[in-house]
Amino acid sequence: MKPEMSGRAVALAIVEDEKNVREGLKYFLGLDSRIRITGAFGTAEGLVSYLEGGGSVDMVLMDIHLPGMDGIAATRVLQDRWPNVTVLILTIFEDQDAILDSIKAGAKGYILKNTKPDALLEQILSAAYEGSPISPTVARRILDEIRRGARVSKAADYSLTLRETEVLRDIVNGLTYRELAEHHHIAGSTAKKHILHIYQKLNVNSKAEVVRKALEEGLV
Amino acid sequence: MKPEMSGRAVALAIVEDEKNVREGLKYFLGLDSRIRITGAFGTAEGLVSYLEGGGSVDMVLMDIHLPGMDGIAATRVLQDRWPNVTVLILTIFEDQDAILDSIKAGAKGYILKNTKPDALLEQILSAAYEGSPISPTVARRILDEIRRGARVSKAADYSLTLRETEVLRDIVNGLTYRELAEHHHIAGSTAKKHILHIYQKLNVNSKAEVVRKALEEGLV
DNA sequence: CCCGATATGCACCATAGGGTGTATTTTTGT
DNA sequence: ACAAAAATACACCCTATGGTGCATATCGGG
Repeated sequence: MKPEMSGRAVALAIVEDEKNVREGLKYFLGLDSRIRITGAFGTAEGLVSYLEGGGSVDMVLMDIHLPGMDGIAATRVLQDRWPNVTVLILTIFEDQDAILDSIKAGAKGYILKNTKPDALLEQILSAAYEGSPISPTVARRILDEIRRGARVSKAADYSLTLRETEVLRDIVNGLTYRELAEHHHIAGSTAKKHILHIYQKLNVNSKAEVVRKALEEGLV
Repeated sequence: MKPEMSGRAVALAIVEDEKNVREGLKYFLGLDSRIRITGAFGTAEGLVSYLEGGGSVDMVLMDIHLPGMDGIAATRVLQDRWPNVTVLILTIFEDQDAILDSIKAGAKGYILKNTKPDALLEQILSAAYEGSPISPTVARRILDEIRRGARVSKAADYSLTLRETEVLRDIVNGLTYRELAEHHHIAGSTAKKHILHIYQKLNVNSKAEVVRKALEEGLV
């Protein structure tokens, strides 16, 4: 991973409605010098007020089930208004939809509450340095999701060459022969050759058709 | 996680071309009583032969870069012929494509080689109990991928008229001016007019761009 | 009743695009 | 080292496309 850690501690806020859990986390995580707890809130609204009032945090440990605004909605709000804040979902629920919704809302990690305290600490720190902590059972669900989505895109192998693939991308981006030639520092006639080869391989005969095929079959 | 572990040890095979790494893993992982090393192979073909010969494994630690069949292709083969085998990719590469390809091929986990030995052990065991071990930096890439695919269809209202919408659909379907005119029983010049109007509204100036915009913004 | 939006149509022009053929240089895989 | 594949390039041809201007007819709402 990263060889060195940044000089200052990570400013961490906790949003968790159960007081015992909240205080427990605050106490335990605060023990580590690399983490500075800047707030522990019982509701997402509390955190938002804090931020609106000028408070600052690097990272938020967010529960999903909360009174008032739930953790996923809160994540969306945070990403929208304070995009530099890293949100980690910390919950006992490993419901597939909740996991995906969290991720789509912008959460950088999804940690289950049964994670051992010191592992939790590691995961929080890893999130601070560009990683995404994911509990193994959660990861399994995410991978299942990807695989499910992966089946949708049919194999679609037209064995395009490297150059042809690059040219294809440019066609999709709407470049003309000339622009394409300049982009690749080749003659317009060559660009054209590549395009015609692509047409043969994809069995089409116009840019419009190529763009459609490329987008629909995920060739780009 | 799971409260109890199954009675017998996990039968683990290692596929890794570098002898030192292979032997190191074999030695270290073999120390734990919950794991039984049933084979360490320098090539994927070696593992396949072993399985064809009646050998049995629960889990495979698979390198990606291998002489002969690479780890991803091998994963595909294993999933196809021995679907009960859990494949974990273990590699130094965190290339986005390789990660996604592995997952789509059926790998249950993607662990980076810089993972500390005891963490590796933990991840292997977690995979044995329905989890999916994913290194944090790898998880980040996967989440990015999900988010990218999660883009909601932005409203995108260009106030196209009825006719223009029909024409747009035909453009996406690759019709030429002439075909389009015939399809709607109008003059080619009229078809063209509609198209030019569409270009103005969508702020583009070629069919290729229109097709892309229409598909990406769900105008059709 | 008039205006604006929609739909229709034609003319003219310059350029981009599609199709075919040929040929040389590089890369790549035995 | 040799053959196949890929990438490069030019010529020629005709059509499709995009851009602009102008014009007519219809319809709905103010």
